Amino acid sequence: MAVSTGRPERRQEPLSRERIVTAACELLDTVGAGGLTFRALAERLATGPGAIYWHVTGKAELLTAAAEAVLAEAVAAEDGGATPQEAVRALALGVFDAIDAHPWLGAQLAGSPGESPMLRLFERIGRQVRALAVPEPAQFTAASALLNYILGVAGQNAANARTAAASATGRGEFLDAAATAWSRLDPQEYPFTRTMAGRLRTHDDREEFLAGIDLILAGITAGR
Amino acid sequence: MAVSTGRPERRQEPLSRERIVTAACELLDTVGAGGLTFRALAERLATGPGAIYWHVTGKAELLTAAAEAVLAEAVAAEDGGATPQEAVRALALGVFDAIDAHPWLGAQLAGSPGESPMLRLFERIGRQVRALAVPEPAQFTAASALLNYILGVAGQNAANARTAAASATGRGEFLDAAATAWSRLDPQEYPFTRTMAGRLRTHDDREEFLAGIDLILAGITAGR
DNA sequence: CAAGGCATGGAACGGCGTTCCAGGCTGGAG
DNA sequence: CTCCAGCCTGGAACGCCGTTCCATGCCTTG
Repeated sequence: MAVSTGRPERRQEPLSRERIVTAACELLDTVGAGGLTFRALAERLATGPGAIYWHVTGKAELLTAAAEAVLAEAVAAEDGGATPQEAVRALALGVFDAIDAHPWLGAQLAGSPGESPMLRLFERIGRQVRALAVPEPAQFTAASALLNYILGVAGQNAANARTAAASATGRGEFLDAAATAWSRLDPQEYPFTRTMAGRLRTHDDREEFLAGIDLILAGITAGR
Repeated sequence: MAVSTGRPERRQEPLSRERIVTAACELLDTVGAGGLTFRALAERLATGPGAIYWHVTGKAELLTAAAEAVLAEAVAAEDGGATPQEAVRALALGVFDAIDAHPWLGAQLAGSPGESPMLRLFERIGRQVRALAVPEPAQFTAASALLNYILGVAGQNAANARTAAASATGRGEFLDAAATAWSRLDPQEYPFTRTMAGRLRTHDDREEFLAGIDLILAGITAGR
């Protein structure tokens, strides 16, 4: 450290759980999911690892708290006077965009128990399902299906982002390489996948995600 | 537990990629996802970590290979003369049961890129989507939606299994505790989730999963 | 002003994935 | 037969991780 010539620097703002979680989010956004380290976090906060443990029980809680902070923001928007379908789409898009902006969130949500961060999401989805006049016994199924679909896309997006980042190429080149691989598959063994190569290359993740939501919504309201 | 550390059986049999992957699967099934260690694997194979690296590039490849081995078996069954709907249900159930038998598989699939193990699954699903007479532009969307839903459930199941195992309680007690927590939520903030507590306690994971598949299938065929 | 506890941060521990390298083993050439 | 060059082995070592421990400050309270 710097030689202390004179009065010690003005003490920084004291450590707090909130400051730690904020720094963790910044680190996650900057360096990626694997870059969140107690040592790196301590350095960024100009402290040691031990001090962090005074405010946070461990890495799992840190990740959960970071996910909750980001997800809460994404789900905060009120569902105006729109139709339930539109409200679900808006909700899902909010989550999608949050994951797009913070790729680590996808992996965190896909692999976290149904505890803290996702309860709110489930609740918000469930209210719209109820507003769709789904009979009571099917509400749980419908809300769960929507949530599970969203989490599945979350995990895949996170995995893709990780792969693209690891190969140091942009998303475009990564998709292009995958599509080329698909188009060269054995026509006998992969007749369907092969013909989807073009669509894989040109598709829009966001639109495909929304189309899937619409598919499930259509299934929910189909029987009536 | 029984002390089963490295029996010095036929030492003649040479190390091979297949033997390593098999041992990795056994270790994953026995000790869980976090228990797969190059040191533990080396001990089980009566060798050192360095020898393993001669046949396998790293842990990621090991996990992918293990997942592929288990998933290939689950997806191997031929789809007989059933309807496309029934074929998709059978396919999905095969994956579900494989994850149920090998909980580590859920986390692995949910977080792996669309590469090796899941291409076959996508292909099989896609063929049935095509058999449903879905117009070409929508086939990619429909197959992706089904796959993403399956992967979402996979991730959640894996996370739940991990939580239940960590708390050293059975699935029943774990569910019961969660349901009780749901029933005690603030009625103002969680009106929907609260009323679903009973269903959470009594529901059948397998049936809920299938019901979600049926929802998506209904959405796929709804417009006609 | 003295005292005590909240908060701090550096050092250390055990374990991980991975790398390195000194050796056995084997099969073909001389 | 000998010899040697490669494949394969496996133990030791490296660097990093999450986590724990603890001596030490600071700041409030009496």
